[in-house]
Amino acid sequence: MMTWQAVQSEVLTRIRTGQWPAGGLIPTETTLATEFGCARATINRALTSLAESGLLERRRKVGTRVAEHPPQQSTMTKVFIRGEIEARGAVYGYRLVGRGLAVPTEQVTRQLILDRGQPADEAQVIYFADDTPYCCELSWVNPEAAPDFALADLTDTSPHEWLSSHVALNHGTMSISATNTADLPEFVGEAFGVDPGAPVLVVERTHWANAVAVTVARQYFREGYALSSTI
Amino acid sequence: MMTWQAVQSEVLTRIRTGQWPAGGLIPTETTLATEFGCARATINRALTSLAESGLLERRRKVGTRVAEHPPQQSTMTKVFIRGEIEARGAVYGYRLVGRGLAVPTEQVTRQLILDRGQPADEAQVIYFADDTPYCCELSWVNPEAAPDFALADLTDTSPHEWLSSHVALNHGTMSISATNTADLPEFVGEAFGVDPGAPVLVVERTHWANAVAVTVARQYFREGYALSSTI
DNA sequence: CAGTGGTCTAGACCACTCC
DNA sequence: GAGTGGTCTAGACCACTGG
Repeated sequence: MMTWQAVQSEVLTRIRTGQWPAGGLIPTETTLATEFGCARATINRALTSLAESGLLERRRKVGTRVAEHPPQQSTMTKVFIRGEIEARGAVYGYRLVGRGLAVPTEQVTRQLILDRGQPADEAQVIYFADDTPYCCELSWVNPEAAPDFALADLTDTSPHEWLSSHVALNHGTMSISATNTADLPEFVGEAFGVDPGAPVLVVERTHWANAVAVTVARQYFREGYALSSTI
Repeated sequence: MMTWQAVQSEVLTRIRTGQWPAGGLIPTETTLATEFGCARATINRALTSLAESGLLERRRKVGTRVAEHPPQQSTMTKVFIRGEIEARGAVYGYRLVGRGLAVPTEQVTRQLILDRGQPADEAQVIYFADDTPYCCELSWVNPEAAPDFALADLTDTSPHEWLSSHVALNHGTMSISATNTADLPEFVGEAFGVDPGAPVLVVERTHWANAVAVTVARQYFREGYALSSTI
């Protein structure tokens, strides 16, 4: 009997060897089912899975094509900072260094879709690995999207942890850039120590709950830190 | 009739509303099939797909559990630099500024799994957006994995473009960090102009063809550049 | 209209793992 | 041993789309 994984593996081989060239049509499900001596559903299971990963393109009536340019996609399994620190074998530490209601920058106002001049909840926290500042985070929360946030106890729970258990954040964007110590919020510079030329990695995340922008968080990592992912 | 997408949607609703709490077991496939009035295979299709995305954890004999910490995963659809530049409406430019055979750094030697002191093909290129240097790239290629690379015409084709059409690169890793102008290879500093404190974003990619490490490429982006992705 | 993939079904057997 | 998910099958009908 042919399992769908075996079918998939054989298909991959034919693509790699060039027997089924990129851009070309491959045989129909029915044909392959006959050839491999299995049910069409089994072929379908194998091909659907490859199509989901982008290696094949399938269209009714047309057939299944080997993708010309399979998507170059990298996935970053970004766990919580806490997990990241503990995965390094370090002791996780966390401190809330400031919070309040403030009018955010114009950029954040746009990102949270607030009215001009409308205040948002702000929190400044530091994550430690073995008592050394590992990451500084400045986050803003849309008060209309999460009215209880202002009352949240953040002394032991990070803003993101609180939010993810109180609001169904279901999508978002992330942006990674480099800056240097001179351009940081004050509490970040203090935590990392004064060295005005040192490069800092900035990860900015915006999280949404359906059609509502809930939070923008900027995380700062000192020189030497690297975000990694697989391709 | 209940489609598997409808089942999936209903399952998601029950998770979001807390009817099926995180960490808890949900009913068995057979039970759900009866409740929803459809075949078990349909339930299986819906749940398998959710399990693949990490929202459910399934184990034989035990059952299906709502994941306590669904993976926070972001995907970066990293197209070729060329597409990235053109997507901004700029004119793509490319220049090969150097190449040769050289013994790489110890780190790269390890990444390409070379012997100590074994030379690798090296190429230095610059990508331009409207005649402004947009990205500098330093790449090394394992000469055993791609022996023809040394003969490749790179005057119009970037190393990565050449490789991806001559070698079946099928997985890899990526690492993003920040550095400053002081720590760059010489040609990068020249291209970006002298400003020793300016932060630079470094993206390092390693690409493999099956079990063979083929290439390591470091891309440098000047201050202001941001990599973005969706969560 | 006809050919292709997309999906549902009912039933069957297997694979794993807890008790 | 028994309960759960994992998979295969044969058949059916539907949905989309090119000629």
